[in-house]
Amino acid sequence: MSRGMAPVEDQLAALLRGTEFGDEPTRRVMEAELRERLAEGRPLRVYCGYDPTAVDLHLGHTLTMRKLRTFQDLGHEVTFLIGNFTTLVGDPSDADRTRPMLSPEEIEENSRTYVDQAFRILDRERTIVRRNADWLGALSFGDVLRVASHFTVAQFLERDNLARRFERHDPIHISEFLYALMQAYDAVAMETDVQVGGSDQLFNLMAGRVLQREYGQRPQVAITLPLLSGTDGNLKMSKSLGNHIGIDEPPNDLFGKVMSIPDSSLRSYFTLLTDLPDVEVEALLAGAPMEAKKRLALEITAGLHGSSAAEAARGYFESTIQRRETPSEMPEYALDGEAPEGERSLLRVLAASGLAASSAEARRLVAQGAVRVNGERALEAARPLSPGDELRVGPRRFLRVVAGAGRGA
RNA sequence: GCAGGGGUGGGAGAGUGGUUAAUUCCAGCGGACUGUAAAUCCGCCGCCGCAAGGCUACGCAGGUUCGAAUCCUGCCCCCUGCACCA
Repeated sequence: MSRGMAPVEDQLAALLRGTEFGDEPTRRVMEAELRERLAEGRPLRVYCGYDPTAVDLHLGHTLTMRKLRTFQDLGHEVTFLIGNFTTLVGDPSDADRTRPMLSPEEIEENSRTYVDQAFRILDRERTIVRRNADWLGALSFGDVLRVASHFTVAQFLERDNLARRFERHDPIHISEFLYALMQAYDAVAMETDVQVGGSDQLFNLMAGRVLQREYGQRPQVAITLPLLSGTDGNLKMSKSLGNHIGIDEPPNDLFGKVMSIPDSSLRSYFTLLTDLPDVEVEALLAGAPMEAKKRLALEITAGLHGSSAAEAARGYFESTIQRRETPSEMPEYALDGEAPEGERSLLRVLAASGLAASSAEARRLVAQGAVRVNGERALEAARPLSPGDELRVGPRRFLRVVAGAGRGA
């Protein structure tokens, strides 16, 4: 593990890529401190905490994981921290709403999903997985008081969203203050050198520094990353906003969704989600947006599914979406060719196969000219189908009717 | 416990007895244009039904009424403040 490490400045450049600190002074301080520690030539203890609240991870979640991976590749010691204790309490720090508290079972379930998905990016062999309930759960109330005594209410009210809510006389729970303390204590408990997090976590990371100093430790270096914008290009990626690209999406969908981001997001996607060198990124951005985006989609897809799957996804995109060709592979639906026509109607098949969510929707789709049978626009919902027919709904939903028993599987 | 506010379709949020399957916005879907970009335009957007039409729906259960998301009764849940908890 202790082979020679890369030159400090090289490491620094890689580690600071894509980072975003609240302000310039903070960035300078963090950069200087990070340089100092890298110069010590030892593996740094790095971690990032994840709240096992959501089950579906999206590309936005991968930013910090990718940063951890960079640390790993440079020979540092990475801990994937599961905030199973914090989640038990509910995290109020983001946005202005309070998240629900989850049951221990749900948290466990989510944690497993998280770790599984995280290993698409992190090196399983070199990742330490820990849970903060192990130490937070062991604190006595007295311990908590001692931790709390190092902070003042004013420090919290410096925060934008808390200040805003205070002004509006909206409720602010004491537990919201404690939440930051818990995160801060994580840093103390693990005696970390570096903590990685989203820029919305900056306050919590800084709280870790405060507390470490109080406990006689050297304050950790905080590395924060911007929030990734969603497919709409404006709002941050989030499942509830419906603008997310899931980590678990099949290659074709992943590739396609990346292709749908606005041009204005290209640069940030490149720097945050790929390892392409800056010069190459600049060259791509100077060229045709379409080509740059395809390269982006290829890189991202390859990162999660491997390069051959990514190439295949590009091929699918180019032929099926761009050239409007019929893909060779498509889901199949078994239909008894001998059944009465009413049983074999386009409408029935659309609804029964799941191409349309309901027959009402199937009717709408047909009426709107969204459905093609063997390449011809079909406007009659009642028309019977036969084995061999190929359906296309909208640009990207396909179905091949095959001979089969009864009403199809 | 007391007081006040609130529970409406994926989300936000209108609507306080009758053209309300329910204004509007967001999201979503489809079509046109295109580069699955942006911008723009048009249409759709509870379920069943080829259709006519039917069914279900505004926290739950009843009631008043020709007619209720809208009025009454009971219940459940959420939020906030106060009190209690010495």
